[in-house]
Amino acid sequence: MKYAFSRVPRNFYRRHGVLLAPQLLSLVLVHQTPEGTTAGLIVEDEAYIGPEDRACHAFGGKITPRNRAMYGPPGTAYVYFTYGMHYCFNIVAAEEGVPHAVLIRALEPIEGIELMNLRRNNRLPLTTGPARVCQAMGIDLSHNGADLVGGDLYVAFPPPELARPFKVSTSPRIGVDYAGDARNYPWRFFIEGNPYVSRRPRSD
DNA sequence: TGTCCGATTGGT
DNA sequence: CCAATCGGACAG
Repeated sequence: MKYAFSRVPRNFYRRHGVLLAPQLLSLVLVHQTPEGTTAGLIVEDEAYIGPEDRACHAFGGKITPRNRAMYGPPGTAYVYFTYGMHYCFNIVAAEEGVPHAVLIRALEPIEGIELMNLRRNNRLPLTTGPARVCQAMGIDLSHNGADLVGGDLYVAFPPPELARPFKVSTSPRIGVDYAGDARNYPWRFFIEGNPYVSRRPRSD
């Protein structure tokens, strides 16, 4: 399927990360590469708020070589490498200099599914989980600091033929049990009932 | 320079 | 439940 995507403008990202995260749901992440275009609806994400959030790489306003991109202008990509083998992709929110970001955790594929399967080596699930999203979409460290408002990797409004009603649910974020009180903040957002949303219960 | 560990995933 | 796998953060 070939869609006419219209790119989200910079001002869309210029707000508090916890407000931006739910607003990104049902929008489209697009990546155009020489191998082809891949795209998917954002169905799950998480907000990370540097100054006040123990789970955030920029907690307390900390700046390191790795997290520097979080301090960039709204609409910047923050990509980091973790566990010695995985990439995670974030969208920088808020004003430049304020380290807010939204981690993209799951997509519903809508274009380039064959290419995604190729990149994923036909493993399933295809685009559920932040590292799987990066692999399927061809996102790696070369995209760290990239401008989503002017490059091959960007967010677009959903094409009209894909518009559907949806409900937003929240939960604590995944994999941040080390973060003290922040582990309980309800800053994970997802489209209720969408089959591409990850399920990972926390016993507690 | 040395140690510790992770915003995960995939296989047991 | 646990191993894989290694760059980054931080202490010394």
